[in-house]
Amino acid sequence: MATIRDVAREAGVSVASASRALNGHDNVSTDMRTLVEAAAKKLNYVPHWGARSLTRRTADAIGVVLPDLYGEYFSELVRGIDRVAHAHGKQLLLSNMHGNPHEAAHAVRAMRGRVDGLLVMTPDHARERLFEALSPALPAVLLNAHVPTPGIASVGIDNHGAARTMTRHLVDRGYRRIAFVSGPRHNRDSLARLAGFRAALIATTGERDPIVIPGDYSESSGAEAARLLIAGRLKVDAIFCANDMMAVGCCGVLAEAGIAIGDAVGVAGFDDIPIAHYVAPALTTMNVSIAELGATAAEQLIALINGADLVPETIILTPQLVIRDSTRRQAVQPPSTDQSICELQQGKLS
Amino acid sequence: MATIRDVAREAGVSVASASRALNGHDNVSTDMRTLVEAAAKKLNYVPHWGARSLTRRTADAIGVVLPDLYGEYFSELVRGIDRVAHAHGKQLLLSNMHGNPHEAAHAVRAMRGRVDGLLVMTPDHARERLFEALSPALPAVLLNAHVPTPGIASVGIDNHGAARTMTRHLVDRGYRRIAFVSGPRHNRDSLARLAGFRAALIATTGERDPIVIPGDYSESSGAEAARLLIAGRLKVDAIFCANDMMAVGCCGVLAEAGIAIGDAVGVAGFDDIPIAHYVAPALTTMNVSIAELGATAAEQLIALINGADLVPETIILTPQLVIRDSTRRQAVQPPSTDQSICELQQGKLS
DNA sequence: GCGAGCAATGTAACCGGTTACATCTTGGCG
DNA sequence: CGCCAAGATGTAACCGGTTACATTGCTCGC
Repeated sequence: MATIRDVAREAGVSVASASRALNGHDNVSTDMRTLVEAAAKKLNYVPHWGARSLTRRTADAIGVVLPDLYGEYFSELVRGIDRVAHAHGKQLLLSNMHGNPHEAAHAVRAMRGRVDGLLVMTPDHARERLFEALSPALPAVLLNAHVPTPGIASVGIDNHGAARTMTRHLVDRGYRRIAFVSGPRHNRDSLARLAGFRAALIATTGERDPIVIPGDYSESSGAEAARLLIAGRLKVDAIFCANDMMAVGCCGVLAEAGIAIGDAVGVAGFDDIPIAHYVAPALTTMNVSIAELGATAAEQLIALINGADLVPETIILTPQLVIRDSTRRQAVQPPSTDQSICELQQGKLS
Repeated sequence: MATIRDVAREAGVSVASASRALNGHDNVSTDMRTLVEAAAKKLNYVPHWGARSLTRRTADAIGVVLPDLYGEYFSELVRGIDRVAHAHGKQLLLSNMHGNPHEAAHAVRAMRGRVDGLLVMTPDHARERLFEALSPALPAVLLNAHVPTPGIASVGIDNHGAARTMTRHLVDRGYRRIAFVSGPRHNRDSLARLAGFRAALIATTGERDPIVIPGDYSESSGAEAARLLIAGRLKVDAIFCANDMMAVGCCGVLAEAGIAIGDAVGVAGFDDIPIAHYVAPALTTMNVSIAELGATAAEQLIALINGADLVPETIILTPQLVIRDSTRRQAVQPPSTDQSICELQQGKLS
């Protein structure tokens, strides 16, 4: 590998001149610049990044530490982060902690000294270890941290407000007896969504004791919840699931039982995963712009890196209501040409 | 930030001893080790990675350059790569080229001098620029490179063989007049799949001039192809689409037209995207294990990094046939409890 | 008792860049 | 003509680690 000294020798100039020419300083003559650039090209010179970072005291990279995320969520998040990082000339150093929550602290340590800042998403129960590993000298932004931590910047989602929005939508559509299917018991997203649901019910219909069925975010737990509702002959005209996968499972059982989704029973989800488009009927849900979440966090991190004296902020994004057929109380509509297969079938069924 | 000299001073020893102690060399006394470790902990010392990489001549990272990938594909690929990289103590430096194919060369250049090796996936038309940027000194593995390039390792998929497998499956099921819906005109995956389809047809039914409808991998182009087949009253009893999205579009139009998918007309896709599970009827397709693709490429890259004299290989993975309801010529089955909503509805429809 | 041999530790050179400072050149102006 | 300012270029120190080699202090065997 050619070094800058090789380039300087090849061009017949000093290393300092070579360095200046290559870095576009302005006190270099035109001759010198062309000479050095030609030599660099000839030798296929690439600066050694380690050496540069040593003197420049910057890594030109940001570290991203994530739990085991699947599918759309991971890729959208990284896409959003990368867009911003790229715009600021930074590269992404990625670390997946592969299911082991204690890995987070290790990953953070491995990245220190190698990145200009950190973006960390971690399950709640791994927080303490993580905070030990985070150095106050290294800017960091937490993703989806539910408990705001003074002194640490974070970006999250307004679960409570979004659940209220959805609940109001259901009530507006005329659904009155709404059941909620929750996520894993200690999941903070789910808890906040449930709380928002309750608050909105009290504020609208006045209902203080709605039916809440425990789920675990899986498709099968959503199906189980629907079966429970049917078996118990509970009077319910809408089901609000804490995430989309459970809503999908729910719809499956309802359809099997011959219940008209949307008309007889409204079903709503949360997250707006891509499948929400494709199931029959298409699912009403809260759209969480994951790319925006990542981009916002990256923006804040870069601001923190550039102006070290900035006060770390907690930013909360608001999900958007996406109304689809699963909460539509209407007659059959004529199928239009660009609808997906499932939407068409729903028309036939109902 | 504390340096190793600070640690040495704190511990009252020389920098060399501190370095040796921290790196676990064996010619260090136990006292020395505990002393240095205590000092490092006290000062919250983290080695500066740039400095280390200067002397060690290793970056402990591999670069990943990808085109604009969405959803499952991206995350599975990265998951596979990361699993292997992590196991070998390497971190991932990610670069998305954001739709601009010429960015690839730039991304590669930005990573040189910063990583131990490169994993590159690039559209075919950006190949030349890429090869210019790739340095022979830096190990690299191409992902999904369709034209084997001597001297450059690559990992790809056997499109031709997989298309033959699928075609044979259709013929085995009794479908005889099979149409093919292709991807974008110059897409090499699609061309290889078409060639495999043709070859298998000749080998089985002897058909030498099957119907081929041009598509572009989009859902709507699949729908358009189906409309064309229906409008032209072409005698066809199966449609093999070059990817799953087109197959989904295709099914939508067929269902709308009241055609029993699976029975009257079989439909097959390629890729096994997650939605293939959820559409009605569930789609028969070729499963490409994307994580495995990434992991295999990473394995090869690391082998190349460790043993520099290794001969770069071209590895081809074989997709697996996944048989679902869209090619099932059977009577209605009783719905089972854990089937998805769409599968149930299909039962009702047919 | 003494030198060989070994283990532990220290000294300093080096990795490949950047940049403060010194030096040299040139041109303008009194 | 001489002096100074400004611009171009070279010299060398430095960033923070690693490690070859030198040095020190022991133990062991004859």
